[in-house]
Amino acid sequence: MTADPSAAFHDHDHAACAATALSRAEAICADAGVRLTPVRRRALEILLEEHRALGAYDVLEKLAADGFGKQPPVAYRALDFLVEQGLAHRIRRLNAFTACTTPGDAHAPVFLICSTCDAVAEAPGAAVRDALDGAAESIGFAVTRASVEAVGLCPACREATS
Amino acid sequence: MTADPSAAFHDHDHAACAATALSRAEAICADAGVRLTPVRRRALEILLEEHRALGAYDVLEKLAADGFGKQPPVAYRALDFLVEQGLAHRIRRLNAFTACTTPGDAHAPVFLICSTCDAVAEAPGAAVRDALDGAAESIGFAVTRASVEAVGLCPACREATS
DNA sequence: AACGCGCATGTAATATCATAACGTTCCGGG
DNA sequence: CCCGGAACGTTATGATATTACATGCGCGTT
Repeated sequence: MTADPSAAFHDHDHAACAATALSRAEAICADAGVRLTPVRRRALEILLEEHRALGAYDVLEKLAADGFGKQPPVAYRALDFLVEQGLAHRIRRLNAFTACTTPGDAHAPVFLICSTCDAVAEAPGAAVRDALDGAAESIGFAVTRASVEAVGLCPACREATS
Repeated sequence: MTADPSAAFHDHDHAACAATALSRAEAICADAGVRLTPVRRRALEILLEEHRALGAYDVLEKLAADGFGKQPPVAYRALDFLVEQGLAHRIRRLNAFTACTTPGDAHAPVFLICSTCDAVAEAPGAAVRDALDGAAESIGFAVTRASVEAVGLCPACREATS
């Protein structure tokens, strides 16, 4: 289920974790009537290899190594598609992308970025989103999209430092 | 006082608003024992001209027009200084910078970005920050820095659209 | 006064991230 | 079969950001 938002920071059965996300992605695309083509699928697999955010050019390099095109738009298009379908997220702070760990769930993701090991996790953001909506509403602002990105220390690195 | 966080979205006495921020900035720098040099001061003035976020190259252009250097580091250094001193903020979503409206106050800013008129306001973010800390702490993550950026419609544009 | 030091500034060059514009291919519906 | 749209590929360019190095200036020490 990959229900544990902190899995990114633990040892876990990552192969299973990635496989689950991938099959969920297939279902979601089928459902939405959009095509998870080979480049797109491969881009998602690449992002799923690690719980880190990868730059578009990192992804591009791997795609090119697999025989796909080697020009930036190849990567950006695949990544944009994934983001549109909610299968990946863009982490602006890092100019990078990461696979969504709970695709399909309606979610207002909060990203936790470890400054030491670069792992990225999605924390449940409902409470944060509520607080944000409240703050915005109090001055008459209507939020359509929000991004919350926090940099800090993950449990493992925290322990290692202490 | 510039105490109203939504001033950015209203008509207000902007000259006074900017002047206040500038004199606060002077006090803060004196206090911190750092120098608000001419480029830095001018960069801040430029950001204060509008409640919008400006790209580094926009600022650079204006600085150059005023006789300062014309290479990117000139702008980036001034802007980095302002951000370090809490006199300005970086809006990653826009790859841009905006003057802080309440410099000196300890604050966890939440940025509200109007998608129609591009105004940027800082909402009080204490509640959001608490929610974020709670979410992070529940999985053992220690937040050191966070950015919350929301895109949506400001009160004026909301009215205009309806 | 002369020196040495740190900081601020300036420049050139380059790295990194992202998009525009256009042609070709593939595939399903009419 | 043929058309039309979506996906993919390429070239070229634009936008954002940093590295590295040289110069000048203030200031405390000698």
